[in-house]
Amino acid sequence: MQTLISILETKLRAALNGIAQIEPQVTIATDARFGDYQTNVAMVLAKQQRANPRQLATQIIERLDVDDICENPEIAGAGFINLRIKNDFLKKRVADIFSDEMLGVPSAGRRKKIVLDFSGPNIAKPMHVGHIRSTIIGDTLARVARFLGHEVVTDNHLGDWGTQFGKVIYGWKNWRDEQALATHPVEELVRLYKKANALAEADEMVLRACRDELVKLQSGDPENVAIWRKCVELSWKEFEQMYSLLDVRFDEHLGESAYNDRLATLVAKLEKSGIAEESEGALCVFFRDNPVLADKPALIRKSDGGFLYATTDLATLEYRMERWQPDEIWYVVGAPQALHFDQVFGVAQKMGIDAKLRFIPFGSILGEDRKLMKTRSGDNVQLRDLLEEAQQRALAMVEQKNPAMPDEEKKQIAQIIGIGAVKYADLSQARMTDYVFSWDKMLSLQGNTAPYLQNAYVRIRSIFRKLDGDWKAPAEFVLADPAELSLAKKLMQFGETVPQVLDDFRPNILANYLYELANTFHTFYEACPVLKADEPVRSSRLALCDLTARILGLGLALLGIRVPEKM
RNA sequence: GCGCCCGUAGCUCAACUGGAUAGAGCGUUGGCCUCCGAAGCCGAAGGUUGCAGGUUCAAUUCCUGUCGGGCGCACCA
Repeated sequence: MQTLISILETKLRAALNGIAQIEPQVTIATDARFGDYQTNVAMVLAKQQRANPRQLATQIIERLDVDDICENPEIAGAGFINLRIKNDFLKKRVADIFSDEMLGVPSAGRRKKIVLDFSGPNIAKPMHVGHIRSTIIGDTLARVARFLGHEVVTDNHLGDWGTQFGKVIYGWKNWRDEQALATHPVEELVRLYKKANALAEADEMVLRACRDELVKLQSGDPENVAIWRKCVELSWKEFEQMYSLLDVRFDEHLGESAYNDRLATLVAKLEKSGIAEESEGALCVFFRDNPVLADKPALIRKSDGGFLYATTDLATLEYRMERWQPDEIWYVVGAPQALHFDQVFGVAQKMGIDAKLRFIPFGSILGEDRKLMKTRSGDNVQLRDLLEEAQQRALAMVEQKNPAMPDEEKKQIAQIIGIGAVKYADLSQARMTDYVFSWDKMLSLQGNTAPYLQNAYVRIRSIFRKLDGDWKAPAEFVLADPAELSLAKKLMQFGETVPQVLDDFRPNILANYLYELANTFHTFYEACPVLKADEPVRSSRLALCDLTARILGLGLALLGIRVPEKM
């Protein structure tokens, strides 16, 4: 289904045909006084042609054929063209959206194949706050892209290969507790690592032993490889619990180790083709034509022959191109990695990789003290603990409101609210800004929060529970009350909002829209009785309620957030 | 030293990528439940968008400088 904005833009394009070559842009009006939609194309054009904008606007309006959609377009201010939607058109439009599977969201014009790299926790280490944003934002982008019709491969690039495994294996061989490994594998692996690390700092012999274990692992010693495999398997199993709780799924989870046997050949190829050159004993790729990166070469082989972070990422990239031939690859990784990705993408360009590579950075999560969020003891806050607390706090809310509800139902609802609150707090924030983590804020029923949106949904569902028997969608919507009108207009904007999320990877656009929708609905709900209204208003209002609930549900689903029927 | 990101109401955040009188929530404050969930709604107060220039019909948005904060910058990932 085409959005109204794109319909209007098409009409404008036709009106401009012969006047000028310009791509007209229509936006939702900033203020109801200026109508519903507006375009500043006359002003942009005036700039180009050094002409009078209001005169141009007049000229455009004369040729603009929107009689079936809008009242007479008005020229205002410096040369804005304001469009007011006709009531009849709005009724028809809402009816169309009501019966549209995608609720007014247009499918992507060109379907792309996208590899989406996000989450990327480290094996043998717990997932912590640092993984939240990547996981949640990445998952949302995958959901939105798929919904729009793109083909998405989600790939969890696990940190499963590194020097820490020397110590983990040493600890495994000496002190592992099988029972702990069965119940809390990652915790046990961390214990083994920490113990080995502490001992190695004090005892040269232990340090050497750990290094030996690492060398053996790297050279393919069967016993150590088997232990490492077990570590990966156990950690992944525990990660999967987290992902299941978060409702996040991956098509692939190829860790760094998956590319080990490609590193040497890749590096040899880069060296042979002259892309890489030796410098100070290491093999590097220089970017001499790029002023910013001129003194920041990408290192792909250490002077001792070992490979690096960038090497693995390049091998991964090469593999992804071979296996999936994607149009684009998206990396949802924290902002501090910007330089690294500049370098990797720079090398990729030299290698002739033609997929569009997008680095999607995000800001940090801060504690109440405005510093990186940590526990009191200075450790990273573990994801498991954080999600547990979210559910506990949500459970207390549910309990307070619905003391008589069965415990099992309370728990289910608390999970939906708690997890939803954590996700929404993240997604409703502009991607790049650091944000302060606050339980009270994210679980509040007031303001731009998941519980507020979920509550709007629940209130609507409550109406339908009260309804005896069936109801039928009206032949025609009745849009008379100002609250009905503004709700209908807001519902219409869903289809315009969802695709924007991918314009610059901004889930918060969708979050903000849903908040406005819930708000608009509440206003409608206060002003317009539904069940007590007479026909045909009653069916029309029921349909507005139903459509609102479906859009809230779908919108939240695109954010990876579920909705309860009661709360 | 260089680079990237960020400075918006007392606090936490928006602002549809250059548009009209910069918007929400919390907090402060005044109203609204014999009525579908008041976990809600309506209103008031609160701003030199860090600062100084520049570009233009129009700047929170772009450019330059500057101050403040965060994070990166050759063999960790």
